[in-house]
Amino acid sequence: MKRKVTLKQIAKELDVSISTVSKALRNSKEISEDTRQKVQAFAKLYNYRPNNIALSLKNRKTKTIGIIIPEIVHHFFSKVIRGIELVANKRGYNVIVGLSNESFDKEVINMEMLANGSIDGFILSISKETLQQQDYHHFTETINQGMPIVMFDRVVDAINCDKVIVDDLEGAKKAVSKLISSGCENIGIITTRDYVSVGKLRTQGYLEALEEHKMNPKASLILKVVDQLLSEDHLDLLEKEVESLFKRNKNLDGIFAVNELYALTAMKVARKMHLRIPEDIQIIGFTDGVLSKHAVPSLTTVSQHGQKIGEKAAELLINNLEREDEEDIYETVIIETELIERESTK
Amino acid sequence: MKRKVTLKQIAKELDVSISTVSKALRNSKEISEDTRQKVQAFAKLYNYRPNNIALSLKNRKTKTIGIIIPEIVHHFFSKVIRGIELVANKRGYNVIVGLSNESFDKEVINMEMLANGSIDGFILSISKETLQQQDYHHFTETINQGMPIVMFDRVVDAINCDKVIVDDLEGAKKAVSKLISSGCENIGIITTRDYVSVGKLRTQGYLEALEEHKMNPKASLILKVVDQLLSEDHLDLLEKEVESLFKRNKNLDGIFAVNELYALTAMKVARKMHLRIPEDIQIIGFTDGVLSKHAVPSLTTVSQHGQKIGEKAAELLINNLEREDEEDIYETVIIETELIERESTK
DNA sequence: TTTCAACACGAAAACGTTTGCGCTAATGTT
DNA sequence: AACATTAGCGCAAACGTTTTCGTGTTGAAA
Repeated sequence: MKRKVTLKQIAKELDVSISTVSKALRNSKEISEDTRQKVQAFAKLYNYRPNNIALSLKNRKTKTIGIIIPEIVHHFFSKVIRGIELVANKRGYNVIVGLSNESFDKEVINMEMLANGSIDGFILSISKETLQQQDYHHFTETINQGMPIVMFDRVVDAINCDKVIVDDLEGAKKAVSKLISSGCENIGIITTRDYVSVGKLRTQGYLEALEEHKMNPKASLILKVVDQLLSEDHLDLLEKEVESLFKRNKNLDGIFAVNELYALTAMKVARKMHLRIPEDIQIIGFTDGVLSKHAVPSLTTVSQHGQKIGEKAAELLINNLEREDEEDIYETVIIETELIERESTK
Repeated sequence: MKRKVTLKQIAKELDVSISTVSKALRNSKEISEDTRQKVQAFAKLYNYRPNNIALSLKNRKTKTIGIIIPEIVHHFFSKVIRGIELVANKRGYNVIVGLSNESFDKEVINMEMLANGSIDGFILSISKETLQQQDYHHFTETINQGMPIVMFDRVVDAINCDKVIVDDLEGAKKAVSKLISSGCENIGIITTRDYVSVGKLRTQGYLEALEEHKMNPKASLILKVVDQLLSEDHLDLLEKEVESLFKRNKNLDGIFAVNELYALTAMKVARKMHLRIPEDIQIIGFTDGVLSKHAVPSLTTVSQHGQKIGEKAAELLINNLEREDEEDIYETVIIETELIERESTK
């Protein structure tokens, strides 16, 4: 087992100084052709690679990006990671991930672990608990210490930083408008509580779309699911809630669901009540997941382009990191949504 | 914007030496109660945190684990990551991920990037291309340099290291036996080419199960899908292949598919051919994905316990890293599969 | 022969830590 | 009063780099 070889060892072996070795390897013209060759040959033979940690310490940058997301077993977030990794790697960066698991404490701890020199900047999506508590001190402190942050998807106005968001409002409007133009007259929405910004915006989009088409919103058509239901374990409860939505609106002919799971549950309930999709009721979901694609019938959905979000976030962060002048002009990039029409709508 | 404070700055501010500050913060009894208090108060005020990079360099360990997987937008792999992250964090480690994207070159590059000091050890699943080419020099070199590797899921005997695998053979046997005991007499298998070790093992399990029940395997019942088809973009081709399997076996009454997508495609084709599930044909998949759970009818499947695999892999790696004696006794842990019975079987 | 530039290399500092050891001054022991 | 002990602190090395500056040697020009 031969340990990694260092400059010092090469120097000793060749009976020159460390600096000479370093310079030879970097093709400095201070070094004679002769020794340069010798050193490079030796280095190649022993497969010398500069130690990243030492470089990080010296350069005071790690060429590593920290990602904090609420959950990784999630199609959207993993697509974002893929996007980040793609451009990060292309530009010579690594990515290190931390999971907040939707918990405020884990978010804080993870950020503290990484902020102490391990990374150059953050890309993150805020946990639900943090959004609820509205405690953002860990973000401001990080930024104050000169470590840039790019937020995506779940962002918050209070923090001044780069952001990449989906046009949730517009996406929801697209979806609902599509339902309307396909003949729906009683469109229900299955959404989350309002503190989840994306849920709120999508609900707002739903309302605006109705308004634009001179349709009156009805409270009975709006289902705000209590939160724990998103966790996969309470599918039966979710189903109950959706079922009551159907039952109190006998003439329901369209559903806009703010995520995949809600949409699928709506499909299941519709089937249970012997409603045909899309003939009797049309359904549109939100997110570009694998469930929508393979559902039967396949689900019309608003795609968020998760990978593109990740790519853009990484670009913003790296550009910021590599910018010479320290001008802190923050940008908010909006990634357009796209309505992918499949079989669940006419 | 106040930069991160260092020992040196505290020392200068308090007019003591760096060592005194360091010792005071670590509660060394070399330091008087007086100065200790003073230093700690100051450090707290300025929110001092030791620089991870400097510590890594000094201690020659980074407390970071490198993960290399072929793909992250994949339920199984993201569950594994979650498992790794869980125990890694609990034991004070971070995880840094690299995606090989099923490419040999990217696997090598990613490993080289991380192996130069950035991490203490690897947890990885081998890319398809690497398995095809059977070029494992980057693994042996890494191990030779004293950096431990734990492989999971897609492993290879040629490399001597810790491994965590699913009992693919036994899992497949369980599935096929279930089909047989539920009355199936003509069971088809949809699998991959043999160089993917897991595909090979699952096929073998299928054959062994048949044999145990004195049933003769028939070549026409075995469909080895050409490789590109796994990529989501060639669903139609995949469908065609599966369709021809159905057509050349009119009496088909059971399907064992080695992954979720194949199983779902089988369901789709069955429906197209007006076969009822599970009355006319029963289907079992492999993997603990979200598709199986939410399919209609929901899919009986062999769960691999991805998260548990990740947890175990992380434990093995960290135990190895923190072991005093340098005994290299490698372990191969087998994670039992579990047959989750749902609606697609009787 | 003297002078000077070019050449080839080494010493040392710096990045931020931790820690063994040595030094000083004060205290305690005969 | 002489000596030993100890408390309290600083020096310096080490981790592996890069880079600035200094220095000795060589060869050529004067």
